Amino acid sequence: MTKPQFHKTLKNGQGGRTKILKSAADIFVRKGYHQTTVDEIARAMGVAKGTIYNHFAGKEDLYLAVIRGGVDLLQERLSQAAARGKNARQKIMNLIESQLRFFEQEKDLVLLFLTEFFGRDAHRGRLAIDMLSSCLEVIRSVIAEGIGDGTLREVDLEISTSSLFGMVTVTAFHFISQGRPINYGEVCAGIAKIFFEGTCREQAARI
Amino acid sequence: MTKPQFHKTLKNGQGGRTKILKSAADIFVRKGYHQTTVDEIARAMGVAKGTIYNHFAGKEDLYLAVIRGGVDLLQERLSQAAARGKNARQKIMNLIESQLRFFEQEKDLVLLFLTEFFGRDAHRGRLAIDMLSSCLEVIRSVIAEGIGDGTLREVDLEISTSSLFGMVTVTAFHFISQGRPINYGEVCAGIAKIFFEGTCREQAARI
Amino acid sequence: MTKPQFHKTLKNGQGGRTKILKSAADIFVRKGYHQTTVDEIARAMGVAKGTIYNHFAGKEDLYLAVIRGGVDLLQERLSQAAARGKNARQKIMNLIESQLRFFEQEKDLVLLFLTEFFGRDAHRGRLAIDMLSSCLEVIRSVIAEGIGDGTLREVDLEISTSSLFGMVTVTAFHFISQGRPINYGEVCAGIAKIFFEGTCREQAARI
Amino acid sequence: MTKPQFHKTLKNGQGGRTKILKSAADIFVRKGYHQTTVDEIARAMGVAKGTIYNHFAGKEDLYLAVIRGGVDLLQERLSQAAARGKNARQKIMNLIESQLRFFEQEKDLVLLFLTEFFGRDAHRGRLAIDMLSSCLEVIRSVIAEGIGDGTLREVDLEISTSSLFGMVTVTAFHFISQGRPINYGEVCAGIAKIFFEGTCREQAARI
DNA sequence: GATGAATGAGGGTTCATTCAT
DNA sequence: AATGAATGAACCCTCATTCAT
Repeated sequence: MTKPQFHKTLKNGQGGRTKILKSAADIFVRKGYHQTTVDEIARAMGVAKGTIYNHFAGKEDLYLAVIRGGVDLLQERLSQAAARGKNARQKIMNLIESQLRFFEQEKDLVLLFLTEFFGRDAHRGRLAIDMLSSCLEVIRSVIAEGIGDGTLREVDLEISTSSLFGMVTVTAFHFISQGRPINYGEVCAGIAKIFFEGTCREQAARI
Repeated sequence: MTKPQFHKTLKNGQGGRTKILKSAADIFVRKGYHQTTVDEIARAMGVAKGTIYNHFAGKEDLYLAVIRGGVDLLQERLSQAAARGKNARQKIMNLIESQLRFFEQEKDLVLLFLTEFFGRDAHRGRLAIDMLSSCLEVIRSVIAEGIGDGTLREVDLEISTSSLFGMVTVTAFHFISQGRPINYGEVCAGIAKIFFEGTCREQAARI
Repeated sequence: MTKPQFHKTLKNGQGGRTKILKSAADIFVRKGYHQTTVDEIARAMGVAKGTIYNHFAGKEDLYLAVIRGGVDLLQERLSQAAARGKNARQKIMNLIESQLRFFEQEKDLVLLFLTEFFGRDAHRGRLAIDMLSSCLEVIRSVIAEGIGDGTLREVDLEISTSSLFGMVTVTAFHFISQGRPINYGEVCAGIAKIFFEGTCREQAARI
Repeated sequence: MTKPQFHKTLKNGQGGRTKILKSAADIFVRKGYHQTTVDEIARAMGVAKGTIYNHFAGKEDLYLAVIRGGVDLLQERLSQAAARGKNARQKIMNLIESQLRFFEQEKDLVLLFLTEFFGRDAHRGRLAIDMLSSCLEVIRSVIAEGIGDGTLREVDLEISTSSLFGMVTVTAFHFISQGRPINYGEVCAGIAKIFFEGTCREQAARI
C-alpha cells in the first residue's frame, strides 16, 4: 500500500486537480456552464474524459471549484488592496481600483460568478451568496474603520457597503460591455468622489 | 426608445402570442432558461407543443421575448417614477424607490434579466446591453437635468449613472438574497444620502 | 467429479488468490455481478486495483472462480450428507435437509449460482450446467441406490432426480423470498412425504 | 425523414407501446438485460431511440413491462390448463403439461423471469415474487380442491404447491439446458407419478 | 508483485424541433 | 391554427483494463 506517486502529488501541489482546474476555468469562463462540454475540457488539456472524473465528482463539481477559485482570488485581491492603504479613505480608494482592475482583467471569470449569483439554482445560489459575502466583508470592515476613526459619517454600514460594491460593479460592466477600456485614474476618482462627497452641490442640500 | 413589441404583445387580441408569452414568463422566471422545457410551458398552458412553434421561432425566441417584456416593464416604471418628481432630486428619490420596489416584486424576472446580462452568449449579450442602456438612459437624463439646473455638481455623467444603478441593484440583491424584506423608506434614504452627500464627514475632506 | 480449483484455492498458501477470492465472493454475493465494481472489491480488501489483475484475468474470471467455489461447496455438502445416511431413504432425507440448510445459510451465494444458471451467456451457461450436473449427480446416485436395493420403485431416474432437486429448491426459495425462516423438521418431512409417498389418498388411484 | 410507420401506429391502438414491447421482448429475451442496449431495440424496430422514451420511462421500465407480460402469459396458460380438467387430478396433469410446454416454447422468456426472480435487486425481486405468487396461486387452488374433495391426502398446501412447481421447473430446465426436446407424455407422466404416488415401493414404507 | 492514475469506448437519457394529420 | 408522436443529435457519466513506476 505504498503510494510513491504521493511525492509527485505533493510537489505539484495536487498537480492533477490544479491542471484540470485551470483548463476547465479557461473554457467555462469563455463559454459558460451550459455551452461547455466535459469532452471539450478533456480535449483541450489532452487527457481522456475519464481522467476528469478521477479528480472531480462531475461537471458541476468542477464548475463550482472554478467559481470558488475565482472568488477566492477576488477576495484576496481586495484584502491586499485594503491592507496597502494607510487610512480608511486610502483603503477605499485602493478597493475601488483593485476591484475595477480585477473585473477588467478577469472579465469572464467575474461574469461566471455574477451569472451564478443571479442564477436560480438554490444550491449554487447559496454558494454564490457566501462568496459575495466574503467580498463584501472586506469592504464593510474598511468602512467600519472609517466610521470608527471619524473619517466617515455614520452611514448605514450595510447599505454603504453594498452601494460601494454596486457602484464599482455596474460601472465596470458598463465599460466592459461596451468594449471600452477603463481609465483607472479617472473612473476611480469619479466613483470615489460620489461615494465620499456625494453629488449635491450645496452643503445645505444635505438631508 | 420605442418598445412596440411589448405593448403590442400586451394589447393585441390575437391572444395566442400573449397567452403563450405569459405562461412562458411564469416558468422561465421561476426556473431559468435551461431548467425550463418547452414541454413544460405547453403543458402549463394546456396547448400542444407544436402550437408554440406556430407563434415563436423557437425556445430562444420565446425566451428573449419574455426578457424584453420584463425590461420594458422596468424601463416604463422608471420613466413613470421620474415623471412623478417635481425636480431632479425628487426624481432621483423616486427612481431609487421605484427600482427597489421593482426588484423586490419582480425578483425572479430581474434575476433572469441580470443572468442574461452577465451571460456569455454574444447575441443575447447584445440584447441585454441594449436593454440595460434603455434603463440607464432614464437615470442619465434625470442626472443630466440635475446638473443642468445646478442641483447637482458636475459629476461624470456616465459614472454617476452607472453608480446609482449599481448602488440600488446590489443593495436590493443584498437584501433579497438573504430573504429579508426591504424597508423602502430606510434603504431609499440610505442610498440617497450616500449618492447625494457622500460618506465623508468633513467638507474639507472633499477631493 | 474432481474439483481441484476450489480446494487449491482454499488451501494454497499464496494467499493472494485466496484472499482476493474471499473478498470478491462477499461482494459479488451481496450485490450480484453487474452491481459490483472491481474498484469496490479492491477497496474492500485494501489492495490496489492492479493487484487483482495480477491474479485473475479480469472481472469475469474472478467472478466465475467465486461461483465455482460456491457450487463445489454445495456439492461437497450434499456428498457428505448422503454419506451420513445408512440407507437410500435416510440418505435422501439427509440430502433434502442438507440442501435446505445450505440454501438458507448461503442464500446469496445460491442466488448468484441460480442467476447464472438461468442467465443467457453461453459460456457461463455451460459452466452453470456443469455445476448443476455435479450436484444432481449426487442425488441421482442415491436414488439409483434406492432403486437398486428395492427401496424405491423403478421411477425414471432423470425425472425423479431433477424433481427432487426442484422440490427442495423452489420450496426453499418460497420461504426465503418471503423472509420466513425454514422449519427444517417440518419442511423436510413435508417434502420427503410427497417424494416418497405421493399426494394421492388411494392406493387405487395409482396410475 | 418520412415516418411511414405512423399509419401502422394509429391502427394498433396503443400500437406504439405494444409494438415496442414486442421488439424489446425479442431482444431482452435473447440477450438479457445488461447485454441489451436501448439503441439496439430502437434499431431493431426501425424507430428512433427517443420514441422509446415517449412510451416507457426508461430501459428498466420497458424491461419490467416485458417480464410482467411474460408472467401474465404463463399465469393465463396455467389457469386455462387447470380449467380444462374435469377433476383435481386431471387439472394437475394439465398444469404439469402446460407448464412444460410453456417453458420449452418460451424458454428465453422464462429464463428472463427466473433470472430476475433469483436476482438481487430488491425492487425487481419484489416484482418477481409477486409474479411467482400469482402462478403458484393457480397450482395451490387446484391442490386445495383435490384435498377438499378427498382425492389428495392432507399434505401441507404450501410445500406441495412449491414442490410441484419446482419439480416441473427444474426438470424442464434439465432437458432444455441439454438441448434435448421434452417428450411431453413421458415426462409429464413421470412427474405426475412421483407427485401423486411417491417413489416408495411399499405402502408400509409410508411415514 | 504491487500500485493507482489514466484511459476511452460505450450507454442511458433529454429535449428542441418537425410535420403529417 | 392546432396537434403530439416521432426524431436524433448531443451529452454526462461509468468502469474494466492497462502500464509506467
